[in-house]
Amino acid sequence: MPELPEVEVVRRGLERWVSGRTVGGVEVLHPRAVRRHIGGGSDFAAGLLGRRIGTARRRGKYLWLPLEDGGSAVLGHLGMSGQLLVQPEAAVDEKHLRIRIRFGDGLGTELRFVDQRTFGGLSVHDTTPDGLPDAIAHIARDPLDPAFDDAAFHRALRLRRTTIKRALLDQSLVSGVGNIYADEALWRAGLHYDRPTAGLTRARSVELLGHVRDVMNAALAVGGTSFDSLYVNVNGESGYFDRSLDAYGREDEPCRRCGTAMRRRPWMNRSSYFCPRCQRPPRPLPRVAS
DNA sequence: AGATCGCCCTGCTTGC
DNA sequence: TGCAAGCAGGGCGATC
Repeated sequence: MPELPEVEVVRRGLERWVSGRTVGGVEVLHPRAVRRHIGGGSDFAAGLLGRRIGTARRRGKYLWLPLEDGGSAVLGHLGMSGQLLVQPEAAVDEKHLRIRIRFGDGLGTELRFVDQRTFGGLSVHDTTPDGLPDAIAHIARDPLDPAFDDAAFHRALRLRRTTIKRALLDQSLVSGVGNIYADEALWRAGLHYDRPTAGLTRARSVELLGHVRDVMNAALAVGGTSFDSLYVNVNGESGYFDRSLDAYGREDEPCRRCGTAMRRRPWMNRSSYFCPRCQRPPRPLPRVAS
């Protein structure tokens, strides 16, 4: 379940092991892995062959490899279970290997996109003048981006007629926050997921952003979150952050702040974990009409 | 255009 | 034991 910190760990791995290398061959083993690429697998491969890869970049949960001398980039999203692995060429193929990228150097390693559930994928896109793939021009900056505008985020929250967790997961308002870190940040802020955004004070919005940043930085410091074997970083090394989670996945366990049993509620075909005492619902349950 | 919701996908877990 | 349902969930496109 890679979110921003995990994707950043992968970006750093790509920067170290892949940037500066020239593509020598591309193999697309599953069409769904390139479904966002207009033109399909063969066009994807043709667009990469012979190109030198620049410095890996990231915004929110998207990462991309600029292709030098051409105004385009390989855009990647890990989805639910995607991994980008740098493996020895001789290593046995992973069960869910979807794309293989070989290099024309003698380093003996290749880049592999492995993805069990196929929510993720790679695609080549033109880049805007500031180097952003055009396909993600609608994605907002993420909270760790130095240019993220806290005041603008607060104004946007006040204008929306929605609730706070929906807003946190809306990648056009702020990117990189998924279900796990949304619940973590809301727990830290003492905010219920159903709180309307329109009623938030500026101080509350900025405080919440601070908690989002704190929980992301804490995850980054230990190399990302890992809940099962699905998520490993670019070199196959698992991250560890699950022991530090205060809300997500802690149904019936005591709140680490007040001891009250944590609760799980079905929410948007997902789950929301919260403390019923620290995170009070925004309004009382509607009375039954008499 | 803002808000909502269904769908995509595989494997593990749970229940009968 | 076997099968079905439930669950995980980001992003996109359809709809109102």
